[in-house]
Amino acid sequence: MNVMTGGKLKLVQAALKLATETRSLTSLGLRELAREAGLNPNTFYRHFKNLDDLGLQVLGYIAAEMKTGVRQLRMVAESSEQAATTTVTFVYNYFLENPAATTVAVRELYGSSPLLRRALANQLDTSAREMAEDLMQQGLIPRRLPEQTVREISHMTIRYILFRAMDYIEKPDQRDAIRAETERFINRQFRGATLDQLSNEEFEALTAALEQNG
Amino acid sequence: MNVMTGGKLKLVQAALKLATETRSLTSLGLRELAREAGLNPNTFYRHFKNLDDLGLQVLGYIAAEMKTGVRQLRMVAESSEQAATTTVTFVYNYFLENPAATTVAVRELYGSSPLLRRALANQLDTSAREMAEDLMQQGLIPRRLPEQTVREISHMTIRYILFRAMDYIEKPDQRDAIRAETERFINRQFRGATLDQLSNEEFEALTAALEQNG
DNA sequence: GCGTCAGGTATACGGTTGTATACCTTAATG
DNA sequence: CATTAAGGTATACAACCGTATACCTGACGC
Repeated sequence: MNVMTGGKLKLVQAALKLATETRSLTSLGLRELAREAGLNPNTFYRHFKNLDDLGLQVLGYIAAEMKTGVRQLRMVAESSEQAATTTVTFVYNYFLENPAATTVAVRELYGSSPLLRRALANQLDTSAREMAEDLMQQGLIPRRLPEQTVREISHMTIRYILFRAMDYIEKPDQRDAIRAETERFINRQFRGATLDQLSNEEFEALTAALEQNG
Repeated sequence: MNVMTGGKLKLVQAALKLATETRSLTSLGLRELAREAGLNPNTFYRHFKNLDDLGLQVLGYIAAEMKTGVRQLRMVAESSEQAATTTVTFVYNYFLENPAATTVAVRELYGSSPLLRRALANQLDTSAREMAEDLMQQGLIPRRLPEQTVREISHMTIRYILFRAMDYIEKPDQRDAIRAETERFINRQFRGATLDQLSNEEFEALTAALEQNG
């Protein structure tokens, strides 16, 4: 039912390509799309009501692509031991294999179309919730962290990785550094969160003790 | 010399307004700008070579605005005691008072113009460096954190706050929550970083001990 | 075998766009 | 006072845009 074929698929893929290479999704032209897809301009109206409609359907296409990617990702993560490193690697690899979708998501998350923004934010929230579930199920997280804290950190991390993925895609020579930096980010968030209840004095006492014990 | 007056200023402000309300900076039209500014379309060419040139000058205008804002910010921060909370508050207030510039910055940081992206990234790097200097000077940071770690966290934080500022601007009822969340973000990063050298075993031993001592 | 309908095409129209050229006003400069 | 330059305007043009209407083709159900 929602599998796209023929001209419609061509138009959506053309939109992804053009949105990545030249402009934002919301500023694409109908004739421009048809030209890229090798179709007559009016064919557009056979599949979409207007350009906003196209934007939403492109987002749906991206979401569907992402969902299969995330499912694969979860299976790999479950069969792994040191899941922090491998998870980060696989998430970035996933973005790397879907550069157009990633770019569009980044550009439209705070873009000018409220409709697209809302849809994308919901998508990210879902991903964050799933990520939090996975992390807790796998026991990757200090056990006594409140669920809400885990969700909050997952939410921040998803957004952080999404934006960082743009650099990851475009700067191959920095990929190792970006992965390492992201792991530090995650570890610091979760480790730091275990100290949430400590006052400044307690925390300073702790670090002083740590420094002594070496 | 670089103070803008008359028609040029009108055009730049029109660009900021339109980029915020309707579209991305790089997709604005020349006649659209002139209409908004109440000028003849061809007046544009008296001040700018083309639309890319306009984009760069708008960025310069934003950077100048930001610089005075940050200077005020630093003065306030120096005279304050609990600088973490007040700094976050003032940074968000600053973005709140410059919504157009903030929106443009967010949209173009990963937008389609490499020129604008590079300029914005440099601007953010400078801000991160200054933030790191300030934080270390004020002694707000666990003393033995390596300078590079402080810079890295500052870099992450600047970006995090910039994007979060979009929600801060648009959702007044969530502002308290966003500020609190940002403080947690910063505290967790810096506190977590003090534990960077600990192995997983050492860290778990630490948390177990903390749990006992209450 | 005939109607129906989805998908693709051709042509056309009014409006907008970026840009070129030429003209006008104002202020400063010699 | 004449010249020059900056800033703003008017008109014009070719290109492109979104959209409307009409036409063509093949596959399908009855």
